[in-house]
Amino acid sequence: MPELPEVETVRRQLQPLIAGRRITRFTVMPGAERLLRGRSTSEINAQLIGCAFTTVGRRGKYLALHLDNDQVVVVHLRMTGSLRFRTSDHEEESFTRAVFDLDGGDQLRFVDVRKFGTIDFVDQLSEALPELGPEPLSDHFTPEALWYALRGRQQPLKAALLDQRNIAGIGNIYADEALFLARLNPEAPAGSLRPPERRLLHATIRQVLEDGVRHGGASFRDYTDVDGSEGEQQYFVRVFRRTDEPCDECGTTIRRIVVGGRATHFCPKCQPVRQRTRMVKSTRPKQ
DNA sequence: CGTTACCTGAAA
DNA sequence: TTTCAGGTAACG
Repeated sequence: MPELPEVETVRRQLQPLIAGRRITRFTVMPGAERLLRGRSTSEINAQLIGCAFTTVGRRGKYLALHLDNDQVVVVHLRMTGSLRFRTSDHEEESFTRAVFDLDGGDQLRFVDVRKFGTIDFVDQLSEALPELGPEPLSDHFTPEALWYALRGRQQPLKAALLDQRNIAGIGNIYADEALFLARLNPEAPAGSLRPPERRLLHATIRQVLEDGVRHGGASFRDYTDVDGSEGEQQYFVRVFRRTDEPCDECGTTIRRIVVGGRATHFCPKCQPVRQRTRMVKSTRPKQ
């Protein structure tokens, strides 16, 4: 569920809440042992107890909770995960899967209906991360960097944006929104973009992600922030889950199709299938 | 490359 | 009852 803006919202909230707080215990609820990936609770507790959280970082959709012994707790929320910061006497949320008890009596809770989320305990952040493309809100993400990720690819644009190896952090909501604002058809081959289209898509990717962060993320279903509140970005989307509603720009009925196995929403008039979809380069240069 | 699996609940 | 879901990894 959570994409870059949702994860960034959690990061910003969590940092001041847990910085300096020591872990007194880590517990995994029955049925959620998968989270530990084969390690035992006692093994993890041996490493964690007495350590304090320092800073909270983010890479793509991954959260990195750094500890003062240089270990890192790496969290991925996948579809339905959320982190809650609560006092220990606060009623336990349904589907709580794991709990960090902190000194002073607060808790950091990992809540996840579908149990897809992951928590890794590593010495180096990189150990827990797969290959990831550039951070779209960083200075490294330029129109040239976008083109480097897309050039030579025959893959539909939508699928290319969702591939975390190309760009880190874009998910289903923001891919649809960025393509709508750039007036690009989600099925157009990624490698067919002309220079002006590349510049525009680069700008709209940044715009939708920044808007998402500014509105505290999008809560269509399960996403909530650290105290359980919803984001506001769902009120500002132009196409995502607006199937059969009129397009804001032209009134045409928004369509839903499946691209790369994911529901995809677009305006057929604003985002037409281009006639010239010839690839800019016929093959992807060997690295 | 597209499809399936991982889980579980909400909505159609 | 069936379909769908802010994600990814594994499959063919």
